[in-house]
Amino acid sequence: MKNLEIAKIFYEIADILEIQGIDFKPRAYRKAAKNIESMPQDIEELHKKNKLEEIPGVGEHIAKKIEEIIETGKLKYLEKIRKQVPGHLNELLKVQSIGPKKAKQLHDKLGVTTLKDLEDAAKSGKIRKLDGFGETSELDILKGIEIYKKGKERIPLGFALPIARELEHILTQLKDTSKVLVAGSLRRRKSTIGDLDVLVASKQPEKIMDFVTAMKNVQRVLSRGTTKSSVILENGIQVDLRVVHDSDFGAASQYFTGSKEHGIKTRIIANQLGYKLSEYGLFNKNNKKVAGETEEEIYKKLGMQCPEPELREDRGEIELAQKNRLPKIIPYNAVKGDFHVHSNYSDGSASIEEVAKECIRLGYEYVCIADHSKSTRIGNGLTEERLLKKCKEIDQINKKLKKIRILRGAEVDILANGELDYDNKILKQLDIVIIAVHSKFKMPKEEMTNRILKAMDNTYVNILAHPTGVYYGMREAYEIDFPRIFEKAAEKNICLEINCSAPRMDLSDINIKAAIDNNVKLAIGTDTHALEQLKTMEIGVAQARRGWATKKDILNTRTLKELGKYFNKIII
DNA sequence: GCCGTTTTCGGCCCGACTGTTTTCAGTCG
Repeated sequence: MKNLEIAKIFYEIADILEIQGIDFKPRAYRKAAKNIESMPQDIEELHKKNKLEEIPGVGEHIAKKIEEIIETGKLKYLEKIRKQVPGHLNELLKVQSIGPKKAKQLHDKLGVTTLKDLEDAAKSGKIRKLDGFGETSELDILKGIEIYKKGKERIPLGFALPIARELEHILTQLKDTSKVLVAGSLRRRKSTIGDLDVLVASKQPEKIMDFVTAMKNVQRVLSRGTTKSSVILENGIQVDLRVVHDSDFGAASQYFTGSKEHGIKTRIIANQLGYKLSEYGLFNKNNKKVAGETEEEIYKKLGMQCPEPELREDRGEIELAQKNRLPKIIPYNAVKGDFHVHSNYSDGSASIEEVAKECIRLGYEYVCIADHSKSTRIGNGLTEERLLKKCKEIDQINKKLKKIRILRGAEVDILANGELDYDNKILKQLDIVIIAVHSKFKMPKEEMTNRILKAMDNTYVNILAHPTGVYYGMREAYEIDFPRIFEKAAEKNICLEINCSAPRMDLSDINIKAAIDNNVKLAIGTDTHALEQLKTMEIGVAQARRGWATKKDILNTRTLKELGKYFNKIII
């Protein structure tokens, strides 16, 4: 958590410096902040080991500042520059259409220092009289404030993907489009999506603009140009559309897939090699295009492998690609089964047999039915008696359905004291034991960690489900001491789950990578409660890929036989 | 403020759209 706090401080410094009109430093602070918030190591640990300057973007000066924050809890430099910029001027930057220059002008001319001031000034018509502003920009500011207040929330990938696919489908049907790609963070399969970056190849860009800005589910058109438009859909999702020529599609894909940091770094590499890289292609010194139709040819000219979109975050993939040493991340079709499915014994809607048949259709070798244990009353948790009855039913269906193996599982509550919700007599009759926290989420870090570690000491445990408890729109992640959890998981051969039900997405990509670095294996579970959710497995694989997982890191790629060997259980 | 197959000093990604202007600065992604 300290990482996030420190990143937040550097973001604020960047904002303030930007308002002051200082060049380049804001970028330096933002870069450092970005790397600090997305690195798996605990920044206090790095500080103890004197390794702060090993963080990319952190040099002598920023390292000193980190040290001061960790040791004193505050930063004198921030306090100093805060005094130079009045009120909450940096908050104004969060309002669409307001950047550092306008924020400063609004303050200098109208004395605006807070969001409230800004709203009052706009409403009283004072802003339109300023140089460079007009009536339209005043209205834009009011709209911007409204949007900011509503909170432009990022939505989980699991909710965004179907929407993106539908839009992709609609655009593909148009006679004037030759290629369609939803790029941006959705293509990188980031766990949450801010907006949809849609790329279209067409010879008739105007027609595409007409079509998209006039779609019936468009609530508002933010901008409309000849090749680029932005709209907000009725569901609140912003769509940024860009139209290019067929011959530029690869360059545009590379450009708009990002991430921003990955893009900037590739453009710098292009410059170093004497090229210029933009969404229109890779150009040499004479402005002659040398690549652009495909992403692969661009990366090749830059002397590197083409990284899978899920890796493009500037987390070391560029350097490895240059050395031809990118990891072979798990392919989407490598999954042989699902470890976390609920049946109508607890709070799922489908019967065990229905689940099994759907899994056969998906080509799985096995599926683990893991219903809740007795303490999860809200999830209709199973008493010992019902669990044993369920196991019998599974045995019978297994005899009937030859094409799949249903594994007898349970999602067993980790009680507040770290004990499990079933005793060992029951647990040893199961093929797979999944444990999870479903109550008392607000424990302090140390207590929660000890609670989970105690549960992991049980010899029958195989998987720790949704390790941080994060739940979109309901609950933040509880804090746990990951290094200790990793150590225990590796020691006891317990997998951490990548729970890919849309509102969970737990573990995060960063913790997946950290787990792998600590020799911990991972198991993807869809946490299915209704049949159609089985298909969200691809989102779990996507998350694994973002965490640089290879086939061997992910339990779901193993055959049934390998699985039995791995857990040292005879799977009958 | 960071960084180095162009540099320990002097660079620091690239282009579309908008509004307010009569040619462009500011913002955004």
